Amino acid sequence: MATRGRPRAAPDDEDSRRRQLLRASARLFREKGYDGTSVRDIAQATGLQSGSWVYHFPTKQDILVAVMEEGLNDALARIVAIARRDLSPRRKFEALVRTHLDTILAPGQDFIPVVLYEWRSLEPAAIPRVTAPLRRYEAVWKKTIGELQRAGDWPGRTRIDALLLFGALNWMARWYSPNGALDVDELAREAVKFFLRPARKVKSG
Amino acid sequence: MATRGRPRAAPDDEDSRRRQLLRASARLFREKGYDGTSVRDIAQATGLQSGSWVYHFPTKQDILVAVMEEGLNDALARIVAIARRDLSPRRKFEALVRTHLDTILAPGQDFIPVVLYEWRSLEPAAIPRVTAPLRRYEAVWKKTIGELQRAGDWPGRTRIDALLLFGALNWMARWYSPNGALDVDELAREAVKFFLRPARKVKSG
DNA sequence: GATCGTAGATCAAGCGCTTGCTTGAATAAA
DNA sequence: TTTATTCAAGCAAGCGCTTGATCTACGATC
Repeated sequence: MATRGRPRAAPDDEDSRRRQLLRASARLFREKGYDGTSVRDIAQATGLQSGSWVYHFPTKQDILVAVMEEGLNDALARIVAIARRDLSPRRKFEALVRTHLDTILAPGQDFIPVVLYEWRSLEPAAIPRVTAPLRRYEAVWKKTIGELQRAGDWPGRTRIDALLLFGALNWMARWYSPNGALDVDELAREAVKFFLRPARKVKSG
Repeated sequence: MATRGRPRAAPDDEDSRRRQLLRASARLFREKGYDGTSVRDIAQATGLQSGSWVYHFPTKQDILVAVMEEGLNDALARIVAIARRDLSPRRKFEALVRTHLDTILAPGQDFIPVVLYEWRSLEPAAIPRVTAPLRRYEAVWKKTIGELQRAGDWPGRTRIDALLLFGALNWMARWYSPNGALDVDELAREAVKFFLRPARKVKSG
């Protein structure tokens, strides 16, 4: 039934077996956890026999690392593009929140939730490969929060501002349902309203 | 080596085998996850042979449910006691945050982190037994947030206030280290400062 | 331009180990 | 003597991964 023999797609093609395996693994790791997902589950979701995945990845752990690494690099590219735009701190923050929530909540976006919630299953040797892009991701946010503070738009100013913000946003991946009352855009607006001081009127009255 | 035969302690005694198993399981579930913890790990941590735990719990799943249920009931009792005290909304909120963080972060407090992060491993039939006390836990918070809003101490006021708050607080269980720069008391103060409007001066100037 | 050789990709089977849990006997307190 | 509790051994199923054969697309060859 399945196609045997040579590949039709280049290794980075969206339809390559490698990418199919990563997408299926990300979804399964998110739904059932790394330990709760067997390599047979992954093979079946990709239409392969139980041992055929080893041709593309040496071990199951390498699949996990690849899911996290590639997911983080994609997410990082998205927010770096925003940070480079010439926007006011408020607008930049709005765009970051919107994009972050899309990266976490939109359908098929399973890679970053795996980073957030399967961290524990990483073997020690692989941790630096994930923390490196993660730190750069956080740095983009901290720079923008700093701009907001200088502009007087950020309330509170504690020693754990960024961590509280990440917690509030990332927690949504636990309870958000696409069928719920609020969609991702509305959630982003509500979150911005919660975290920023009310916008001052511009040339009003 | 281990004591054979009859028990010395009543079933609710802190040193009963049942409680030993629950404490060891909570710690292991937190550290390695439910799927990553074998019943042999639990037995070894309690000083038993690999099959002896079944005398106290029918299945491994029942251990997980007991950890979550008893942890939630304890936590619920703690914050209900606070809610009953005659305190201003601000003081009540401060006490709730302090107690919640203690329940999540203090040494040996592994039960609620298991609730928060091993939710997925619950079999469907057991979910209501956990959601019931959880809803009552949330209700205590929502009542206090409502009081803060009416007193004008709560900024923002969105449709997801409580969820953003829980996310920010519960996320600490991911990154908090008892050796870090901030202890639980300081974290609680920082969080309160972040979430509440600055206190108005009382009879100052 | 049909034929062949090669390398890429997969199958089908299964190996050694770990898993959750069972079994039947043994022990000790009441 | 009875009952509560644990041991020591092991079973069936599932685990990550290996193995050797098989098949297909494609480039070089005659």
